[in-house]
Amino acid sequence: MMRINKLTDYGIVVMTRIADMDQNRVHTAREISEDTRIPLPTVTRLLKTLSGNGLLDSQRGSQGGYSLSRSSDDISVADIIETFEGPIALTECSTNTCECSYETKCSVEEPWQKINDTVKNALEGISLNEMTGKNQNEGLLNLSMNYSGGM
Amino acid sequence: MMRINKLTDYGIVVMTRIADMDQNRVHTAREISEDTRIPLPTVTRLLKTLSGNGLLDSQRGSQGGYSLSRSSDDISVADIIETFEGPIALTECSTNTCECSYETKCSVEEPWQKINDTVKNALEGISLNEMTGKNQNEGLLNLSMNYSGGM
DNA sequence: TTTAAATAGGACTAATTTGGTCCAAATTGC
DNA sequence: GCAATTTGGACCAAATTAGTCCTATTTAAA
Repeated sequence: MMRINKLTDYGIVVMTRIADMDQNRVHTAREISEDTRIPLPTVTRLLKTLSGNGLLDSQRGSQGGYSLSRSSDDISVADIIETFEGPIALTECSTNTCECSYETKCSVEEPWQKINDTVKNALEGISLNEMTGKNQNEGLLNLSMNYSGGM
Repeated sequence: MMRINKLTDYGIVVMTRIADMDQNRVHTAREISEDTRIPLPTVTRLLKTLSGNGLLDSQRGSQGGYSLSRSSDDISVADIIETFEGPIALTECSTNTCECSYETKCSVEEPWQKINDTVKNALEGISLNEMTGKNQNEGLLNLSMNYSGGM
């Protein structure tokens, strides 16, 4: 049903959780697992992916753990989604390298590009900070501005 | 990569194709298959789904076939997507009946609602007519208005 | 009234993707 | 050195998706 993947969903939960935590120390996979109730092996994998893609900083060894690589204001929902799913593209035609197998497909390519940009802009307009419980019902107000600006 | 399903993609191709054709007669599955180069069995299934959901009218028997149930201006990309994938919802939390299995998930529910509405509005703002080759580069200009209005 | 051309409905299988787990290696602080 | 971590990658099971096929029904026309 045109869903983002479950792991991506979890990834957003995990990132949101970390953003909600004390920024002055790192957080272990175990801690985050217990906190979110997502099984440890899965959390480990999520964190690995997130740090591998630069959204989290990692510190190895004893007393190690993860922390946000930058302010939660500077991390967007789009960043997280792209970390897990690659470039935001609703159809194959939306990507640069379009290899349409069927004749007529490409006639719809250009409209799709626009649709896609719109979705992408929407997701880029939401910061991780706005996802946290800290500022319910206020952070999202600037969304509508992003739309028109984005096109 | 946050894709819509391949069949949905085909569905849009097929609908676009029909919209591009002569509206004064019906079109058979075979005709559309040859036209789009999508295999006949697959096209048949697409057409059945589309007519079952009211986007196409069907006429049985000899000389039968399919035609748009209403003007291509009154059919949106969202209509087609929902035909194949159900309600547009990026995460489970975006639907009415949210049964979050993990504790923190629901803290992100409200932002997701907004994100989802945005995507949905974007897709509802594109008519099938705008996807056809008839009016390249003009039909999509009113998109930005739909966004702000939709929120 | 028979036949051919269509759609309708559903079952079925194969292919692909996704979710989830696990293990061994490397790193770090105590 | 030891214990607590992350890193990297392999692996399998489950779920979803794509695609095909068969049979029944409807209709127009010969």
